This record gives sequence, C-alpha cells and structure tokens, in this order.
Amino acid sequence: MDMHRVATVAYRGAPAFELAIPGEVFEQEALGGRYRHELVAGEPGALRTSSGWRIATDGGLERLAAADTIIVPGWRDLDEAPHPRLHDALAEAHRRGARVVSLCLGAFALADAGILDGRRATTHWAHASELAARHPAVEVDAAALYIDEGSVLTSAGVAAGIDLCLHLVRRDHGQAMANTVARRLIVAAHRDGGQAQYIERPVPPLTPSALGDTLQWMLGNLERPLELADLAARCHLSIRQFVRRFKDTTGTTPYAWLLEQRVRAAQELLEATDLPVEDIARRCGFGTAAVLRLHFGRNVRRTPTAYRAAFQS
DNA sequence: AGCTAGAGCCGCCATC
DNA sequence: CCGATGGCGGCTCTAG
Repeated sequence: MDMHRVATVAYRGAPAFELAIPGEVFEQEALGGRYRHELVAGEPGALRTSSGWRIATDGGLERLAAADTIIVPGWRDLDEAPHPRLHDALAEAHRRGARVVSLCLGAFALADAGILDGRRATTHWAHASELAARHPAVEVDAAALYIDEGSVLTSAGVAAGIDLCLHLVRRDHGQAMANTVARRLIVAAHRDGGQAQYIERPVPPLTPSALGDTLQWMLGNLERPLELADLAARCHLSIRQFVRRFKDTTGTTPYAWLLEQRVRAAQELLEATDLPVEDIARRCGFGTAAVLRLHFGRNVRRTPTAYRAAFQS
C-alpha cells in the first residue's frame, strides 16, 4: 500500500495534548512507515502551545496541498475565527478530495470552512450546542465519540482524538493493525458507546458492576442468541431498568451495541482466517450470511469479501 | 421486494 | 417532594 501523508495543523495556543496525538499514532513503529506525519504551521509567526511549549513545524500551509489526511486539533478560542489562509486551505483540501479530520474544538475550524455543512459531526460535549447554533447546516451529535462521514471526520473532546486516529488506522489497514498500535499505546483499541459515559459519570465506579460483568460475558458469547430478558435476569434487573443502565454506561442500546460487537468480531475473523462467510456469520451470532452482510455493510460500508481482500495478511 | 410474527425500545405514569 | 423503579402500550425494527 502507498505511503500516506498526514499533516497536522499547528497554531498559536494549540493544546499540546491534542497536537501530539496524530504523531503518536501515525508514527508508531508497528505501522512500518505506512504513514508520514508532519506538523504544518496554520498561521505565520512564532507558535507556542497553550502550555507554552515552542512548536517547530515542517513548513507552512502550502504543504497541505500534498497531504492525504489533514488533522485540525482543538482551536484556542471560539470567539476568534481561524486565519483566512487556513480557512481557504481547508476548503481547498476538501475540494480536491483530501481527508479532513478534526479533534475536539477543531470542528469549529472545519465548520467555518463550510466542510461540515449537510454532514453529521461532533465536538467536545461542552461546546456541542454552540457548534449547532453557529452552523445550522451541520447535524451535531453530542453523544458520539467520533463520527466518520467518509472524507470528513470529527471527534469529541480531547482523548477521543486517540479513538479517531485509531479508527483511521483501522479503516486504512484493518482491525489487526489498529489493535497492534493500540497495544503499543496502552489504550483501548475501541471504546464502546459515546461521550455519554463521560458526561454522566465523570469518575467510573471502582467496584466491579453486575452490568460490566454482563457486558464482558456478552463479548465472550457473541455466537449465542442474547436476549434482553436473559441479560436483564443475569444482572438481577428488570428489562426496563437494564436498558436504562445499559444506555447510561455505554451510550447506546443493547441491541445496537451487540450488532456492533458482532460486526467487529466478524472483521477479525475475516482478517485472520479463511473461514467461509457463512461460518463466520454463525460464529459471530448472525443467523445467516445475509444478515451479516446487511449489518457489516451498514457498519463498515464494505462487503465482507471486499474487506477480507483488503486486509487479510 | 414485500410480508409478518415477534423482539427491542422508549414515553408515560403509578408506585416505592 | 425528589429520584429511582418497573409495568404498560404502542411504535419501530429485525429475521426469516
């Protein structure tokens, strides 16, 4: 596969944490140089992070013309419009088909460039309503951890940027490669649910919960028919209450979560084995290959066979 | 592609 | 009074 150029845009007052994420992910040794990452100055003059570190860049905005993926980390001040040259460079990059990605408040810069109009997008939950108010044409989803609209991707607050960058690796090089990078970084290869879990419970409970155990059990038993009544009984809750608790912790409904996990399991089997699609469907809890294809297509936007051809090593 | 039985989901409301 | 709970009814979605 060709080497993929990733450019992260730096500017005065950029948060160091978010600025550092793309480099940490895309320059991982395990990726074997599949990406080349560089830091690009989004505005003239000396640049420092919000914490005062001096930023050394590889060049100016003209370098975006050669980038396949452009990443805009959190913007410093919502009351200040991005530099006009950055605005134009983003719009132009999008026009020529580059992949444009925002972390956290970077979504405001994308929206400003008109890239998010008519698309779904997310940002830090504390500023999601502001984004929606300023840009009515953008469909803001404050509950998502990140949103993939193909050539335009946005992520929620701060650390969700890691989830999004890992998602890009998964999209480009498959689940196994994303897992490897996640292991090296000691982060979850895929966090389930959306921002809800962080809003509702800033501090996750330290005691193991019956619901957590049940989630874990479900992951190990995806091939079984998992019904609400059984799952609820397993943690001694009514169905009604089970669904409520489930949504509080994962940000999604039991069935939607289950389908996502099953598709994910199917992806791994497609990559790692030569099993026929029909068998993989069974093993992952889909009644038939047809059902697998339906949900696989919705989640991955590819057919199982095409996915296997692209990622099987 | 359309049909149907059944499951999932969720607003509503009485209850604790 | 409040928040948590759980049953009901009906709409939506899924699997076959």
